[in-house]
Amino acid sequence: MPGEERFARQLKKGVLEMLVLRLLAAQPAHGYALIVRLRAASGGQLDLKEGTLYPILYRLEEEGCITSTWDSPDGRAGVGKVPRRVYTVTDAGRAALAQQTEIWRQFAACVEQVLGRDDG
Amino acid sequence: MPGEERFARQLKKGVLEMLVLRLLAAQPAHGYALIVRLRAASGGQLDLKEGTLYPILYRLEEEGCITSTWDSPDGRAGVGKVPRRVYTVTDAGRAALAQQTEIWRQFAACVEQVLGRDDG
DNA sequence: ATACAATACTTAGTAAAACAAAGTATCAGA
DNA sequence: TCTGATACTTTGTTTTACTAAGTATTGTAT
Repeated sequence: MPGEERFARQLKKGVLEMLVLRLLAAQPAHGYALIVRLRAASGGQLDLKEGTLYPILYRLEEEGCITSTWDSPDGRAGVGKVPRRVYTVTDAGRAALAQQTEIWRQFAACVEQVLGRDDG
Repeated sequence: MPGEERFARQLKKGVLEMLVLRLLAAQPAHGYALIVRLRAASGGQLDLKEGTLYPILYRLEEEGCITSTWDSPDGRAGVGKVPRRVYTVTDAGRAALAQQTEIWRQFAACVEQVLGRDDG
């Protein structure tokens, strides 16, 4: 089935933003680390490409859910190290996460309710 | 929060097609009836507009998941009655539904797994 | 009878998000 | 030296839900 791929992709819409927020709420991190952490946390099921993750981070920052600071592992910015942008969740971000988690759970329960019927 | 609306909308991506398939698998129906049935089955949470549902039906038919026949409640086509297009699930549609349900459940479990962590 | 709501289908255009693909650059190990 | 992992960016494509408008019939309340 080729439609399988397409279906799985659509399911992620909106959810990825929530999950990235969830990971950052646990611990600040830079983009690439988030890809690795999400892959690990999902048992390999969610393996984002950079072209997917970074736009999510830019969006979250623009919405005021996270903030970023350029960093370098040894404290010297841009000297012999790849510059990394470290993201931290804001209070607004934590509020959004709580709200989205609530909405997600309600939605998932609703879907199960419809799926689990024998009548229409 | 204005983003709440947007978030809830994104969650539906892909899922609506599966749910419509589920309703039709239980019993053939025409478009408008599906809107009413989905609203009832979801406790009012999923209230589709015609502009949302009908394109889903056209898509499902094009994919071979459902078939349609024009009908009239008293058997006389187009005579004194609003013509209705009745949809029925095909074998391919039932297979797609089973597969999508499996993928959805796996995905939902995966999301919960990431949400429910205290580490990253 | 007349207006209005509900039923029933259609279509054009918009917005949002995941992804593919390409590019840039550093660093570690074979 | 060359490859792969790390790290960030941007452009364009695809899919899907939704808005908004249109057409037409049926039933109900004024």
